[in-house]
Formats: sequence, structure tokens, C-alpha cells
Amino acid sequence: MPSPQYITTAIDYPNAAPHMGHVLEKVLADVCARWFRLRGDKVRFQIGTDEHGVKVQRTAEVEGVTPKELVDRIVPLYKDLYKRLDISYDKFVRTTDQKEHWPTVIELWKKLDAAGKLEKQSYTGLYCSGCERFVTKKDLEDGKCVNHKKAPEEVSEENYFFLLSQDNENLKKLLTKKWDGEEYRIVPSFREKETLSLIDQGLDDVSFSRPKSSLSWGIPVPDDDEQTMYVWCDALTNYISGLDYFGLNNGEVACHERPRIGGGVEWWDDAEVTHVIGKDIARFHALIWPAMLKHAGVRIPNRLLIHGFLTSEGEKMSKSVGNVVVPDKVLEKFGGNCDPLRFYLSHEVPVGRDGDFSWDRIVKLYDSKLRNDLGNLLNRVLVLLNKEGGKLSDFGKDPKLLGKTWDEYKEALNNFRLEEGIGLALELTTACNQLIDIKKPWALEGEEKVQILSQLAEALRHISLLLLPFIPRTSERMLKQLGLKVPQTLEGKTEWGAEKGWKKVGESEILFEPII
RNA sequence: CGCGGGGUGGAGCAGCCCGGUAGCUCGCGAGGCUCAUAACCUCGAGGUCGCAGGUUCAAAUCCUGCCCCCGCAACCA
Repeated sequence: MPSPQYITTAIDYPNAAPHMGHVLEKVLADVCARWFRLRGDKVRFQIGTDEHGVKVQRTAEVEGVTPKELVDRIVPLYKDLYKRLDISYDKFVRTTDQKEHWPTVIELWKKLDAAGKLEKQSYTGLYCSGCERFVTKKDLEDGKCVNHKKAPEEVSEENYFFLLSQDNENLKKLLTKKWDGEEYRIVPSFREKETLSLIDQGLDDVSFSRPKSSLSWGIPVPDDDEQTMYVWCDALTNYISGLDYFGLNNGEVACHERPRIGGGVEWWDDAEVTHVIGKDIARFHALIWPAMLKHAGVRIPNRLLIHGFLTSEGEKMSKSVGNVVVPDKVLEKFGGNCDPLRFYLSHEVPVGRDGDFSWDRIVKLYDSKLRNDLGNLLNRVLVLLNKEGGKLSDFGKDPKLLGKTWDEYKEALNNFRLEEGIGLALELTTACNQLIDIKKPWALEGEEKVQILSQLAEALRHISLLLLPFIPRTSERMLKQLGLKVPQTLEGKTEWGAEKGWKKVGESEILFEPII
């Protein structure tokens, strides 16, 4: 029986405009969400922004605005981009939302405190008075601050710490066997090994708060005026605050984006929970988050889906190198159509691995796969059919086009091997182009001609469905041209000739225009 | 001896877990077709599978050592 699926991405840090790394994650999660819906699961898909912290505070200072003004200006850039990428999210959480987010965070903090898992300890670090913050080895050159050319001084401050070090063994069990009957799977598996070796090196307690004097832009620690919550309790909690998990808003969490989805506890306790995140924050999601939930008496999520990073033309993206790819430019290149980019990311970046964004490659892929193979196939079949009046004949038996495609496809997507799924759609496309060349329908007449073309149209229907999670906009256009409606689920649609009432195709139009 | 990933024809990758003719995409060369978006189809050239040992009848695939590249390295989201 399908269980409800709750899928989330990491929440983005809005101190700058979104880049391709953000896009990779959202597209990955969106393909999963769309696949879950197609296979018939109830789905809730949540994204959001992590808006507190010193970086935002400082960026705002530099720009001479309040932190709130800064994030209010930048967050819409993210929301707007994801709309244009057809990211089908149901809920967007903002950590600055004092009505929807804060109460859950404060409640979780109190539960951890009540469980005796929070303790004041002194934190000693290297503090640069120029930067007005703690610095790390990375920030130093010859023991001096890169920015201010002076040695930082050792400073101690009181913080609340989350006693993670006590959970070494439990967390190890959680990832290998079970912790109180619960297990947490990490995809891909090599990340699991990495996490386990981290645990073996020993876990330290985690600083969960900062004195107000060094961090003011955040959620206040309950019952302590002098402390502000540090990122972990604030940001990670978004996954349950967006559900109003503790019922502090009487379940009245607005789900503005897609009202058909309700809020509430059933999306956590009774659902399969998947967190899609980047490899940089894997350790926090694999260790701190489950420990927090456990000690607060909340069940642990089912799996972590960890993606890699994107390089740009083979090099690490960085502002100083100036090779940061702005998603808007890519959308612009393809006339505002997000599908070439979605296709590129799904096809070129195997889930879990690092990938590369290359302009040359996205253009080549667009031309060869989308335009020449797919778009041209649809066009030639429809043009030939419409010359005969557009009527379809019996689809007969599968002329060995589909074969085991659907079985393999379902198996691949259910195991998050998305690139394999999209590859199967392309293989079917190639098979159609081969068949059309062998059968030469343009040289045939009457029923025999229509029969071949009808089978090709049927194959194209399957191709549209196979592509639906990846490039939904294109699939919808294909189905429309074929004279079909877009199905909500795949149920009853994957057999050869499943559309019994399908008698006629629509008008053909160019699917992918040449790019300038 | 910090941790992890990778090194396969010009480029980008799959194959490695479960050893047995080295595969895909792009590019290149030749041919075919003409329904179609100068698109499509077929064939071909091109590789000591990072290096060195070992196991085996047989290794890209297992084992050992080494070299090179890329991330991460603790609160830096």
C-alpha cells in the first residue's frame, strides 16, 4: 500500500541570489515528488529559507538595511525562481515567520531542555575583534586574520550545548541496525560509510546558542534573555514547523501554495519522510537532527537523499573566479522554458554524485536529445498521421518498443536512480526513430500506414509519461499534441494501448525551437 | 599513515559490488533515406581501462603498494 510521502529540501540561506547549486537540489526533489504523485502516493513537498544568523546580520549592516529588510528582498528571488522552474512545492517555510515557525522551534528547545540534553558550557575560540566574530583556521594566514592582518585572541563565552557526544553508539546503531526500532537510510550508500567513520572519530557536543551580543538576529532562547539560538535548532526544525507538528497553531499552518494539501502531524508520524540535502550538510542531518528528534520524543525520518555539488565548466564555482552560473541566464537562453535545464540536471548529474554545468554541453544536449531526437520524432509522426486525417487505428501488440521499460523505470525511480529513468525514455525515443526508418511509413498506403503510425503515436504517449517527472511542461505539450489529457497518476496508463478511447491525434507544433 | 570521491578512445560518462569478446553520448569520416525541426537511420576510424606487482585458465572488474585530480576536515548554513 502506498504511504504518504513527505519530502523536503534544505532551506536556502538568502544572503545572496540563488545559484545553480540551489537549483540542482530543488529539481532533484521535485522529480522525486512528481514521481511519488504519479505512482499514486499522497505527497507533501516542502522547501523554504533559513534567514537568521550572523551572515545575514552582517550583510544587512554592510548594505545599511535591517536584516528583515534584506531577507524580505532576497527571499522572493528564490520563490520566484522555483516557480519558474516548475518546482511543485506545497509549502514554503521562512524561519523568520514568528507565527508559523518560531513556536515549534521554541517548543522543541524546551523538550530538549526538559530531557536534560541542553547544558551551558563555555565555548573557547579564536575571536577577531576586526571581524567581530569567531574565526576558524581557514580564515587565518600565518596565524593572522586574512581581512585584518592581526592575530585573533582566545575568547571564551557561555553557550548552550546539545549533548550529542552521549549519542555516539545510538547514532551508529541508527545507521547500521536500529535505534529503538527506528532506522535511517542514507542514499547514496557511500555517504553512509562516510558518516559512520565520522561517528567513529567521536562526536562532540554541539553549540546550540550564542550570546545575544554576538548574534542578535535569531530566535531568542526561552527563559534566557542573554542567548540567541544558533542555526541548528532553528533551521533543522523547519521540517516539522511547516507541519505545525506540535499543534501550536491548531493545525492552521497555511499551505498557500497548493491548498489541496493539509498540514498536520499525519505528514510526519504516518508518512515516509525524505530529506533532500547537499553533501555539505549531510553530517548535521545524519547526526544532530535525528538525535534532537529522538530526545524530543519525535520519530526519526526515513531517509536522507544526499546530492553532490555542481562545478562550472569543470571548476569549482566561486565568486572570485567569477564562474558562478546564474539560473536566470539559463532560463533566458531557452526562452524561459525550464525544461532544458531540468533535463540537463537530471540527465547529466547522477543522483549523489558531483556534476558539472557547461554551456557547451547543455546546448549540445538540447539540440541532439530534445530537439533532434524527441521533438523531431513527435513532429514527423504527427505530420504523417495528420496527412491521413489524424485518425488512429488499433494499436495492436507492442512491436517490441516498450518491452520491460516500465518495470525498469519504476525500479530505477523507486531507488532514486533518476538518471537511469530518464535514460529509458531516451532509449525508447531512439527505438522509435529506428523503427520509423525501417518501416518507412511515408512509402506506405492506407491501413498499413496508419497502423505503423498509430503504434509510433502510442510509443510517444509512453515517452511523454516517462518524461513527466523530469520535464513536465514538455510532457504536457506532447500529450496535448497527441490528443490526450495529462493523467494525475500512472494507474492504468502503462499498458500498451491503455487509452481505449483515444481515436485521433491533435495538431503538431514545434516542441523545441532552435536556440540562437 | 584524517575522511570520502575520481583517474576507461578527442570531450563527457557507464561498466567494477556478482571476474570471461570494452559500451554509451557528443565530436570526426563514409554511406543511406527524404516523412520530419539541414532533422532521422546504418557503417567506420579512434582506447596499453592512472602506474607497478599479485591471485586466476581468464581482471577495467578481486588483492597489495604507489602516483595524480577533486571535495570535506567540526559549527564556516
